[in-house]
Amino acid sequence: MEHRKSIPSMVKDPKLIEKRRDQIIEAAVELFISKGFHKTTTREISRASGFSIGTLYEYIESKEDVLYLVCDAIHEGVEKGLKEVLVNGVSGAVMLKAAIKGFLRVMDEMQDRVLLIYQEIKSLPKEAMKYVLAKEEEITSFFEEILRRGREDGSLKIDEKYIKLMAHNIVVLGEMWTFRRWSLHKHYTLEEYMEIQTSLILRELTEE
Amino acid sequence: MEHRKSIPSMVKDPKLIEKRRDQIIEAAVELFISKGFHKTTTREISRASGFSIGTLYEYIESKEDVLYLVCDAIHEGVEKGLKEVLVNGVSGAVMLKAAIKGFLRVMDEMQDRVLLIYQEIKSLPKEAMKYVLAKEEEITSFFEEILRRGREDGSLKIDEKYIKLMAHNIVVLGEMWTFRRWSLHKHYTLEEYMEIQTSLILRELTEE
Amino acid sequence: MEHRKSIPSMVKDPKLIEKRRDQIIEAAVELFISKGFHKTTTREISRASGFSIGTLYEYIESKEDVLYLVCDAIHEGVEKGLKEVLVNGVSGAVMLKAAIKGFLRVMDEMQDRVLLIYQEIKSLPKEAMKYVLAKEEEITSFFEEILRRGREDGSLKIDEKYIKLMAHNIVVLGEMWTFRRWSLHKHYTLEEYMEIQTSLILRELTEE
Amino acid sequence: MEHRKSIPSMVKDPKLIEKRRDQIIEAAVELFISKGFHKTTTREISRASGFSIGTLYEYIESKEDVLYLVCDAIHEGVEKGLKEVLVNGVSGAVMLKAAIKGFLRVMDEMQDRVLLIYQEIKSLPKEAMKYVLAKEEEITSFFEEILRRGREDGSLKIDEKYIKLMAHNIVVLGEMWTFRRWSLHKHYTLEEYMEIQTSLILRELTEE
DNA sequence: GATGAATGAGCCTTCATTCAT
DNA sequence: TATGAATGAAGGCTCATTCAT
Repeated sequence: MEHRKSIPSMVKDPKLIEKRRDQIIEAAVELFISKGFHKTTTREISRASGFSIGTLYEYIESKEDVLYLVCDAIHEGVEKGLKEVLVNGVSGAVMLKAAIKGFLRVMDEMQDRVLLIYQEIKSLPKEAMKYVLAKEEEITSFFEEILRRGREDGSLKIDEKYIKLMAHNIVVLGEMWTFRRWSLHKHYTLEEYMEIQTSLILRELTEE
Repeated sequence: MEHRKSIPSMVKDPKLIEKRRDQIIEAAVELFISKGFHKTTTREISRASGFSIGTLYEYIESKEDVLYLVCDAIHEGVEKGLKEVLVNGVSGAVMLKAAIKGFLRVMDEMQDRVLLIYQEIKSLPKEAMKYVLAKEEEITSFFEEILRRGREDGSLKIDEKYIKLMAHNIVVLGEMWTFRRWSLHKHYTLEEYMEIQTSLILRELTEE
Repeated sequence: MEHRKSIPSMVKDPKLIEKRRDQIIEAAVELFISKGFHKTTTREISRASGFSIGTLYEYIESKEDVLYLVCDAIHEGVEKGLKEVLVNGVSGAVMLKAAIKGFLRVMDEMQDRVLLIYQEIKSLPKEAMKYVLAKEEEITSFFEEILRRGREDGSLKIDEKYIKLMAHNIVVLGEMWTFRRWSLHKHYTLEEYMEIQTSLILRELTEE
Repeated sequence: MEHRKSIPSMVKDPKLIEKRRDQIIEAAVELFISKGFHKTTTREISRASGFSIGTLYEYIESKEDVLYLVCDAIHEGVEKGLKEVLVNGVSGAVMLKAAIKGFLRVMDEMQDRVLLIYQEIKSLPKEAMKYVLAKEEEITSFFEEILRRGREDGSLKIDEKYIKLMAHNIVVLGEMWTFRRWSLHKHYTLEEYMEIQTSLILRELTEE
């Protein structure tokens, strides 16, 4: 697991750094969602953050750092949401079902943010992108582990070789609720969507 | 079905317009793939197209038009590829299997281009984006029709209500081969990927 | 009196040249009035003239030539209007009164065009501007001559030294009906304006 | 009376804004006078102002703003000049005479600038043009008031209805010293011009 | 630590003019 | 004669970043 890339700051006090960066993230998320990364200016970010452009640059080194901060925070949110839905002391199959439903709920709640990552990730500098993709991989491996556990306790039938792929499938089927919303939301409610996608996955893994 | 948005040109001869726009598309696709839309300049596009910046603007009205042209051409390519794999005179189930495999092959061949659409579609002006999403929907309905046919000939079991969703699933499972390639290609060959994804879909739809 | 500057043309037939240039003038006057010289493009001029940009350049050498053509044509119109109001066989004073009224009527009829000259004359190349100013001077000397005649027949009292200045005054007082119309037309009718300005001049020149 | 249109600036300090805009005006006036508004580039303006193009745009929003700034400053100059020549405690007739002479002197001193307004005013955006014309009207009403005062104290004979027109006449007769200088300056000295124009107006208003 | 004025490379786009057909 | 595709210099403007206060 890759560790978070640390962005240098001119400021010493770590508490202050965190506080200011939270302000930056909060402001930038909104801006990026509504106008996109490229059409948002650093001036706008600093203004929305509540301080001057000069101060902004005390806490980041480039505009792309803001994007990285934002992507990282969003992933953090997703992971937090995921961990909350984790039930223990049950079979892998039951755990998986809960995890998928929870994941879909998180995707729904964070649609704008998840979409943001999908759309702007490519604007990150190579190095930062790797960190963000690593985070994505982490989310995937969250499901990998559940799958593996189910395989071990016999509640799920899946070849070891395809565990990773199935985990990717689960994640993508969840994320598509955001990046295909222009069509999906017109035809299905979240409940319907959860129902059918969950059973699709589960049946594949438990049938007969 | 939405019709292609027509981009005004200063030039009268339609043959010439098509020829020049083909040059533009060819040049721009490469550039957008390697540097992204925002970091590609119009000057670069014109140079790579083989003519002057002035000439470029005889055939488009704005840089965004080039992006639209490119997205449209890529979708065209996908649709062409899809149509080629269509086998007739067989059951819906058989047809579906062939279509999925063909689609995945197309995704693999056109990965860079498909990825490009995923990443830059949001940079299109609202109107153009609608056209491009309509094209995406068309591709989805290509699978919808096969599913419906299978349902009618009894070879596929699926509720009418979920045909559209399943079609989306198929398309997304195909496209993820491009936008998750940073992980998938490390762990699976195209053959493996095709095999497992196809059977995942098919089993869901045929098991009794 | 300076002679009209002749603009070279690629075309031989003088009749054709005149015909085409008339088309150009007619089209350009409208465009210049509504958008101004700088904001009008040569393409627009050629289109409004009814032929291609290539053809336009067969009859002129530069965009500024069009402006010259237009200014010249407008002055021609003013002079023609002036000559029509000239009554003979009367005293200078009577003639002057008629000329002023006629001039004001012409200014009113041609306001847009006269204003155009005022606003765009400075965009002419030095040489062309001299010709146009010479035309303006010609119009002035039209009044000079009437004044001189009145002085000679005793119907007007004016020092020879100030004949030219008075002629300028008359012309400017007429032209201001166009370039100050944003205020004058709100407060006065043409009739009122004619009445008061004519009597202002006349009283100055006839009172004993 | 319309109030000055305020141009937004990225800079906060009002003192600095004023200082920089004064630099801009000073530089632009010279450039506009010698090359005209359209042929002057923003780069030239910034260079002549003593700072970079980026800085220029910290103080204006568009090139047209510079023109507005310039026109406004010129009018300011004219008004200042006018107010200086105002003598009090005398009859309207005496006051008028002094005002006309003063106005003509100002016109002579500021010929290039006054001419500039005449030639470039039409390049202003609609809104800005209204402000500038309002300033012109203000100058006119300066004379209106003197005329009205003269009428009231019995020193000038003029119908209320024609006060505005006469004021316009005075202003135009003054401004023509600039826009007809190509002829007037060849034939008359400023003294002669002042003498004859003043007496022309005065005689009309005081005779018999 | 915070501020915000200054910078200037660089971008998209326009348009007068040319010239091969 | 007429056409119109091609050209490319030039222009207005933006915006990430720096640095003196």
